[in-house]
Amino acid sequence: MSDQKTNHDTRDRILDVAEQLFMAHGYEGTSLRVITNAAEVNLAAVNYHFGSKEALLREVFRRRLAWLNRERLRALDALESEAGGAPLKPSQILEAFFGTLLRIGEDEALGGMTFLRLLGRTLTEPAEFIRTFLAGEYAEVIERYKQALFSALPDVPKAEIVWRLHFMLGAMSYAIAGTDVLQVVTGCELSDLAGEETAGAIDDTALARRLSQRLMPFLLGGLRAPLPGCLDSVPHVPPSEGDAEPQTQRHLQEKQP
Amino acid sequence: MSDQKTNHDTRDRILDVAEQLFMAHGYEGTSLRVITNAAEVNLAAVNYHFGSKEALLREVFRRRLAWLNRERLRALDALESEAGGAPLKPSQILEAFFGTLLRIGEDEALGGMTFLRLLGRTLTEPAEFIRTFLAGEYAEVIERYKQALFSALPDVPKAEIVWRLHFMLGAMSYAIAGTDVLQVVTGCELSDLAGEETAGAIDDTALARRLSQRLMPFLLGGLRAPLPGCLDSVPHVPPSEGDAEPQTQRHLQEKQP
DNA sequence: CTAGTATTAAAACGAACGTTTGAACTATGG
DNA sequence: CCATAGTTCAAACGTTCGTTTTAATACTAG
Repeated sequence: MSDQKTNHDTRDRILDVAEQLFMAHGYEGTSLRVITNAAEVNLAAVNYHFGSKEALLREVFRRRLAWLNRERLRALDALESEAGGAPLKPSQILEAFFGTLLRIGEDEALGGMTFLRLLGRTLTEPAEFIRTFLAGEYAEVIERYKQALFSALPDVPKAEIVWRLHFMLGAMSYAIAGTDVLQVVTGCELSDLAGEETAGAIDDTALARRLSQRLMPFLLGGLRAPLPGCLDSVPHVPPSEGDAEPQTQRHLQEKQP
Repeated sequence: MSDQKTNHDTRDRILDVAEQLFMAHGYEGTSLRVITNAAEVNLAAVNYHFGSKEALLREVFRRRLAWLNRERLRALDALESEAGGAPLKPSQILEAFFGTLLRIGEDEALGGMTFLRLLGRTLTEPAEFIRTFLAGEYAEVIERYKQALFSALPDVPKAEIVWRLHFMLGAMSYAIAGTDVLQVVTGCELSDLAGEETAGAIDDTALARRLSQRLMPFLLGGLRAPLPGCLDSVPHVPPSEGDAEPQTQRHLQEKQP
């Protein structure tokens, strides 16, 4: 039998370094030589342990997405069983979906902000096999949450919900991936925006928490925004959320008289 | 003197092909040999006309961003001079910023959906020089619009506005770049979502218009969402600028040709 | 200990990359 | 007409890429 300790030492060191470097420089921009040098392992180790560079990337994602997918499904199951057949509130669904994701950023053992940034960036990687792979990994979870949103917003056209799910995924990915990309666009350091309580350099845990606080209201506001095309037909008001989430009605009542 | 026609024939053919291929496969994923083969020009033509691959990418963006930056500044100037010192409405600012961008997608002469997708993807390109270059190209416009939003939302903390601008940029970029990326995630073809009037294959012009219709309400809803208050789970209503802007879909109605 | 397997190590492979070279071709100005 | 500057072309440059090979080493089972 193999020595599991030594084996996993090399394997995990490669995975950790690859995660960091793929995040920083992308898949094509990170060579196996840079990875193996940084991990202090032999160049051939990647092909020996993983088979190829592509397989390495897949494994980098798999070891993290396993937890994420499981937890996202578990959170949705819990909500649905708790509701007992009744449709969920959009805020609950979003919290389960995006909150679970952002918890990764707060826990280094789950990948931390490094993996979160990698995930955000990789969704737009141009390489074909990456998109194919990620789509497959996401498919089941996305489908479940999509159906949950359909049930939660029965009067909103399904196409509209899919669009907005699309938008929310984009806002989240950029918010995460762009923490060191778009800060130059927005002209601010994230430390200036993250909060005041932490004086010096901000740690990833606090950053993830802040991000969650900022992002969730934005996503909710976008999801429940007035529907387009209200000229021809009166915009539908997302139903029966009024009591639980009164600010929804407020937004929607701002429609054109 | 040089033969301008032949010169620009080669130059523009390279630029057009590079725009398309950079969009489809990214910067690192597109070799000069593929570009020059597709453009039916000699391999050395890129280095002769542009100097390097990096310079080619810069030129691909420059010829499009020149119009975009000019038009965005012009739109904001027009709004501000029309308002005569009074703060603008957030919907006006967003319309000027994102509406101008999305107009590119409707006009092939401005780059069309190809350049729009390229722009959306490139914001997350990992290569250092790309981010640096784009940040420089965007800096002035972003700063102007940021200040406009500060004035339009005086009661919202500036850090919050910057965050939400960040989110909006992300939602837009993904919505554009992901038209053939995340459709597999959302499990739907865009043609299913774009509308019903066009039966067969949807053309880019119609897609851009639909995208604009869908995206703008989402962004407005997100921008004016309740602030992440002291209590995370109990959102409160946004400050008074919500009342100052009762017509959320005005721009959408105006969009109809 | 020995046999045998799992891992590491160094070196090389062929392919593809961006770039450069120097000659051929084109077209205008004198 | 030739001279000349602008452009195209085929070929090659040196590097780096992912991968493979072959040998040496580490470790376990019998």
